Amino acid sequence: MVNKADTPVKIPTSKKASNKETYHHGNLRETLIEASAHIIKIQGIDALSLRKLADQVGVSRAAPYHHFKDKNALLAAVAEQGFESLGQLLQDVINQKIPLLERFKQAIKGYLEFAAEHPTQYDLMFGRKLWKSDQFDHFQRQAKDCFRLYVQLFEQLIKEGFLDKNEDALRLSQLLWATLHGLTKLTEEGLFSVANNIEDITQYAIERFEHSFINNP
Amino acid sequence: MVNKADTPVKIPTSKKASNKETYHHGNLRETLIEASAHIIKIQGIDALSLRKLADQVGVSRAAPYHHFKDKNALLAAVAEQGFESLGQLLQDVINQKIPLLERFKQAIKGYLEFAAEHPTQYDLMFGRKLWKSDQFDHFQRQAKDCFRLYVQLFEQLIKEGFLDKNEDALRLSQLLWATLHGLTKLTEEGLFSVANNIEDITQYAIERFEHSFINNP
DNA sequence: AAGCAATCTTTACATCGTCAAGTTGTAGTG
DNA sequence: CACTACAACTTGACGATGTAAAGATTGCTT
Repeated sequence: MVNKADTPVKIPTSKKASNKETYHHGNLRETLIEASAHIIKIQGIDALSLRKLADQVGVSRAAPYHHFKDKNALLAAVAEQGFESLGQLLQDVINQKIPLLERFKQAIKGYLEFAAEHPTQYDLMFGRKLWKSDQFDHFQRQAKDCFRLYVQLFEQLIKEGFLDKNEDALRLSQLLWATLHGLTKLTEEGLFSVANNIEDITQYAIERFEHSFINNP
Repeated sequence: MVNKADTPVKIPTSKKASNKETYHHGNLRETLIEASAHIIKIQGIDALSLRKLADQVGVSRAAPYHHFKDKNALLAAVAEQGFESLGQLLQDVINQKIPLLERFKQAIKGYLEFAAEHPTQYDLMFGRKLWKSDQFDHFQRQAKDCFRLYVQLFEQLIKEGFLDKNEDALRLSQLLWATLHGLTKLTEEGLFSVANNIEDITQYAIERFEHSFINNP
C-alpha cells in the first residue's frame, strides 16, 4: 500500500558511466544486483525484466548474460544478498549481552520485522524455485547459515534449562522457522483480515512461543 | 522445456458436444479450468501458457478471453477449486464422529497431506497475487470459509475445556494456519535438509501442538 | 608489443499475453 | 418461421520478454 520509499523509479548510480563512457562497465555484476534489488523493492518482482534492467544500467541486453547464466541466477544473487542481511541481523541480535530468553524473543521479532520491511526481497528468498536447483550452492549455504543460528539458540535454551533435555533443537527450529515464515507470508498476502497489524501478531506469536516452548523459570 | 508433451489433456465429457466438433465448444470455461489444473499438476505452474492450453483444448488462442479476463483470472479459478477441495476435506474430517481432540489432530494432518499431495495447486492457492486484488471476491470467500473451520475447531476446544477460557480462537487459528503453511512451503522447497520426511514432520507438529496448545487431559 | 580471454554489442528468434476486428452459431422475439 | 441481437469463437497483429549466436572492443599477462 505505502510505497516504502518516495524515491521515483529512477535508477541511480551508473557511477562509472556517469563521467566516463567505457566499453567495459567495470563492475557490471554488482551494479546489476543492486539495480535489480532496487527495482524489485520499488516496483515488485514482476516488474523486473532483464532488458529494462540493462537499459537502465546502461549496457546492452545481452551483457548481463556474461555475469549470470540466466534470469534465475540473477534473482538467486539478489536473494543471497537478502539472506546475508538477515543473517547479519540475527547474528547481531544473538551477540547482544542480554539474557538468553530476551535474545530468543528478539530473534523472533527481528525475523518478522525484517520480512515486513523487505517484503519483495523476502518473497524472492523463498518462493522461487531457487531451492531445489542444485546450481545455487552458495545461495543455499548462505541461507542455511541463517537457519543454523536458530538451532544454536535452541541448543542454548536446552542447555540452560529453559527446555527439557530431551527436546530436539533441530526439530524445534524447523517448527519455529515454519511458523515465522507462515506468519510472514499469510500476513503479507492479506489473508488475515482481522488484526493484520504486524506488531500485534508479532507480539502474540512471541507470547505463544514463550508459553509453549519454555519451561516456566 | 521443449517437450511439453502431447500428453492428451483429457477433456471431460460434457453433457453436450462430447465427440462432435462444434464451433461453440459447449463448456469451455470448465474445460479450461480442468485442463489448467492438469497441466499445473503435471508440469508445474510455469509451464502453463494460455496458447498451449488453448491448443490442447482445441480452441483458438483468444477463446479463453471470452471466459476469463486474463490469465490471472484463470489461475484464480483453479486456485478456488483448490480451496473447495481443501474445504471439503476439512469439513469431512470435522464431521467425523470421533473425539474432538482427534478431529483436531486430523485437521492438522489433513491439511499437511493435502498440501503435500497437491504441491503445485497449493502453490497457486497462496503465493500468487490473487489475494490482494479486490476482483476475486468469490475466490477469497472460498478461502476464508476454509479458515473459519479452524476457528470453529478452536472455539470448540475452548468450550470443552481443552483450552483456557480466555484464549483467543481467532488468534490461535492464525498461528496454527501459519505454522501449517510454513511447514508446507519450507518442506516443499527442500529447505529442511534433515528429516524432510513429510510424515515425520507432520507427526512432530501434531505432538507439539498438542503439547503446547492443549491443557493436559 | 602480442595475443588471449574477459567483457560488451548487435542481430535474431521463439514464445508469450492480449487486443481488435471479423465470423459463426444460437436464442429469443415478432 | 424469418429475423435480429448476442454469445462464442477465429484470425491476425503488436509489443514485450528471455536468450542464443557471432562479432567487436578492451585489458591483462607474458
